[in-house]
Amino acid sequence: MPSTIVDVANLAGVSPSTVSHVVNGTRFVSEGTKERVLEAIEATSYMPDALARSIRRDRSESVGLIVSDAAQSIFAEMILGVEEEARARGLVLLLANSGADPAREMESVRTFRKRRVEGLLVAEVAHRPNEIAQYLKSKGIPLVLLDRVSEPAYDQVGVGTQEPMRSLVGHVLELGHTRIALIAGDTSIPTLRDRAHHFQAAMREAGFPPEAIGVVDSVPTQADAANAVAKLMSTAGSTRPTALVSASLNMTVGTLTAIRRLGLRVPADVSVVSFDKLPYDDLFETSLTGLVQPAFEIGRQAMKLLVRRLQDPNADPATVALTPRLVVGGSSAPPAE
Amino acid sequence: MPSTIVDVANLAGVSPSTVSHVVNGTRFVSEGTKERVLEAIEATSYMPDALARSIRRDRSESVGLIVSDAAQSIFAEMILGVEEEARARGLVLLLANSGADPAREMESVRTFRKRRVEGLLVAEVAHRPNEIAQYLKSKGIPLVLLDRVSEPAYDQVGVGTQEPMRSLVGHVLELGHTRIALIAGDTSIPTLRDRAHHFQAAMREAGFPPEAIGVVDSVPTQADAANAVAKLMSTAGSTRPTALVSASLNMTVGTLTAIRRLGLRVPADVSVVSFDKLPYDDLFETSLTGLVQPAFEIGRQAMKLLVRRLQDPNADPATVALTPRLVVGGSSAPPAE
DNA sequence: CTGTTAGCGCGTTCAT
DNA sequence: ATGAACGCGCTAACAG
Repeated sequence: MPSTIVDVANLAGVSPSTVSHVVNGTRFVSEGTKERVLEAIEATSYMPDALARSIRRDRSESVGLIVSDAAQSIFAEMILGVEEEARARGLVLLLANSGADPAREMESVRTFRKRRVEGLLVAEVAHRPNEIAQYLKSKGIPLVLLDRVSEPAYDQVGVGTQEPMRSLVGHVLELGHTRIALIAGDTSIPTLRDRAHHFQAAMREAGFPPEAIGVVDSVPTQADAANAVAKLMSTAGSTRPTALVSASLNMTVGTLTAIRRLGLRVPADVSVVSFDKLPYDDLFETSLTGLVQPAFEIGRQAMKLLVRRLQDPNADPATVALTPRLVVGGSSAPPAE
Repeated sequence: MPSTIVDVANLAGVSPSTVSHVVNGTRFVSEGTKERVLEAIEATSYMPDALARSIRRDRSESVGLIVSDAAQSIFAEMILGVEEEARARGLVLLLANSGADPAREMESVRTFRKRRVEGLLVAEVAHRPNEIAQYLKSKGIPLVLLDRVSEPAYDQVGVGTQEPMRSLVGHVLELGHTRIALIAGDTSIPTLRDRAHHFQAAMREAGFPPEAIGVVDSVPTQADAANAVAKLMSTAGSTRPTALVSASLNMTVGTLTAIRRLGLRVPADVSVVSFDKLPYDDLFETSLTGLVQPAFEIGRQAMKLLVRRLQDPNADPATVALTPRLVVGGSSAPPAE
């Protein structure tokens, strides 16, 4: 039912190729015929079929984005950044949510490939990119990692770790805390391993002996983190931390949940600072001290990186490390004692 | 570089049509040749080109989703619901963010049409659907509205208004409040008009005379709401509300912002209840009393509605009104006096 | 300055 | 039980 380029050509009394050239401005067409063509386009409300065009030009003008959890605010903002930049480049965005399931992720990769996406952006917390990366490389489809800075062999965009973690720890130290623990999550995940590493480094720089640096590892979920924090905060007074540093949004949620359940107060009983701020936390009396991720910008930059690679497939892999911003809220204060 | 159906056919020593039939199971192929074809597919790592297939079958197996702000948690969850259901149906999801800009929205509609999406889902706060709806109807492309129940002529999914608002107001009344104001937002928006309407109805039912029912209208943005609330709460003691009902997430943000700035305390100085809960608010000491939207389910149901319409284009328009859940938090308490 | 022709990769009659 | 041939809608040589 939609009108085709032939309909327009017939109506205008010209050949399809002329219509094509008018539409795409790809060769000179005399004013007279051009006008007749444009009228015919108007009359038939013709619109080029992007699929047919893609197949003919061998350019789909689409990119795929795979995230592990589109509902998490940080990913949601990244999606926004990707979308905006994609739109600006005239690229259509295909979205898939993997739920952090490698099988679903791979399935989406294949689906996207079938649709001939020109490139892929992947924001996946869990595993290393090798599996899909090799597949894509073998097919010649560019890949950009989001929320990552730990894989120098790939194009990737994320936030730096060292400086931000140093400023976060520095803030806690300046308040006078000496018993500080990191709720690290699962350090088999590269991003979290990095954060734990630089937490320890920052603590050592401040003169803490290694054995005095508390790191709660192997707590992949919010519930695990909550349990661990509950245990940690139930210990006797002299070993109980006075400040908790949480390494990710999930860890922050788990940490705060445990603290609420224990009936402890922030920051009176314990200070909490976070590598990832919660959305809207500053509306509450005890707003969070933590780092605000430039998530939108991560998305934008990643899309830019992808465009760059599409234009120059042989460019060296680039890592863009953005800087999160430390916001001091009410959740951190000097220790009580 | 990707291998085509012809490559496979040559390698297997059969015709392209046989390969096609093997791939699609669309007619009988003898065991022997079928096996050879499958081997050839494996060997050449052949994958059907979804674009070529779409153009040939006249079915793109894709749908478009347009939201006004993908970063807002409620929309983010809807996206998730849509994606999950789309994936389950083998449909690919094209996403666009309109930023509540009708021009951008229309542009996305056209882009999606060019890509031959089979249907469109639109979650747009601002205006009525007529403009794009007529366009799509004329093109025979199904449309489903998300986060709406106010347009019975369309397929739409959202939350009901009457019962939820009644329970919200009921909760405030039970606490003993008598000076209650609704922060309505912009009631030229159908959804918000509905909410204001049922707020007033619930108040009247409770015996309040119309002139005693406070509704703050014409405050489209968070900042507007904050200003209005600031003004409202600065009035003398006997007219100042003891409870605020906010009609949307934006209004809640504005309301809480103003309250913080004024140095007032929730719920000691004023109770706040919200039609939309904030994400993660229950991690804080003063968690919010309000309605939790089943946003994921809205997305899923909307996608199901779209599939239904694709199968039966002449079905009557359906409205699915889901029920939000009232969660009582610490932001509401009996009035102080 | 414009038209004719030949595919892009695939699904699908129509034959045999 | 399989193949040959055509066309989906479009762009890009290659004429002229």
